Amino acid sequence: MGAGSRYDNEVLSALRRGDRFRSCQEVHALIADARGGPARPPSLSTVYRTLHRLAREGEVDAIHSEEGERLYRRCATSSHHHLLCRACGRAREVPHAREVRAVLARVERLTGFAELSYSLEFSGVCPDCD
Amino acid sequence: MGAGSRYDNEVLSALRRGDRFRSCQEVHALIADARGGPARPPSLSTVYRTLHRLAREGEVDAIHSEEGERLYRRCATSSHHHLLCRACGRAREVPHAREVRAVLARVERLTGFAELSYSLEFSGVCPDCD
DNA sequence: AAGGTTATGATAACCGTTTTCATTTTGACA
DNA sequence: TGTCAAAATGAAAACGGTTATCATAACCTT
Ligand SMILES: [Mn+2]
Ligand SMILES: [Mn+2]
Ligand SMILES: [Zn+2]
Ligand SMILES: [Zn+2]
Repeated sequence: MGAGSRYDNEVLSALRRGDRFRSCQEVHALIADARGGPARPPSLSTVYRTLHRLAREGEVDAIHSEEGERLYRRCATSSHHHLLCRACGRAREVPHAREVRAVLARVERLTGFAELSYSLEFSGVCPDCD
Repeated sequence: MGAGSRYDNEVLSALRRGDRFRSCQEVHALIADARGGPARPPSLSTVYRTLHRLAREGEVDAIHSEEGERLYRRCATSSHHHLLCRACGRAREVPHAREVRAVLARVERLTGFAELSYSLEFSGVCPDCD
């Protein structure tokens, strides 16, 4: 199966450093940093390709920043929402909100739309930044 | 007051043509189309500037498409969510979901985050496309 | 080791958006 | 109504993130 990249592990472990969504270029820089020695890091192209594939495969979550940049994060497999600190950027996962089920049913009934899906994201100021 | 542009009306009326979020370039083309004659349409720069300002002033809603493009729409003033048809792109407003209040309170209690805000968007297949 | 397949790196192309700046338009006021 | 400063506009360049291209390198499989 897997048409995996030789850098999957380094990309994923860069994403695990710190609780935040990271851009492709940040991931690239993190990998370069993690290599103290003369070892050559993957090219930016490869990091773009790897993140793109990992997102398609569902290994990482992807969102768009307010500025349109694409950000990635390694997340739990269970259904969850994201909560981002507007001050420091830290991200938390919060458990799926059951209430959404009723809202979806109502929207479906009200509008006649089918195959409804949704996206629910939170932001706030984390305890450290407050 | 307003540091308004001379094209505000044309931009807003372009946004009112059809129930969909539109990109800046689409708005620009719509304005050009709406002028049959030899009248010169505003430049793309001006449309970008005008939409940017209208969004800041709250006159129009802005979202990011899945591809990162910025899309604008003239919306009702009351609190609402968006429901987009994945097939034809049509957008509807659905009334604010009261259940969100309880979810926010729970997330706040659970995480210690303050000043919570959220975004809740829906998509589906509209009756015409179904 | 040979040959075909896939991944990689360097670079250019892409594309939506913002910046720049010279020019035009506007509006306040004499 | 003429004057002039302030604001808006258009054209073009710059920007920044992302994708496409393509020659080279690494990787199998036999
Ligand atoms: Mn997630
Ligand atoms: Mn709206
Ligand atoms: Zn914080
Ligand atoms: Zn539809």
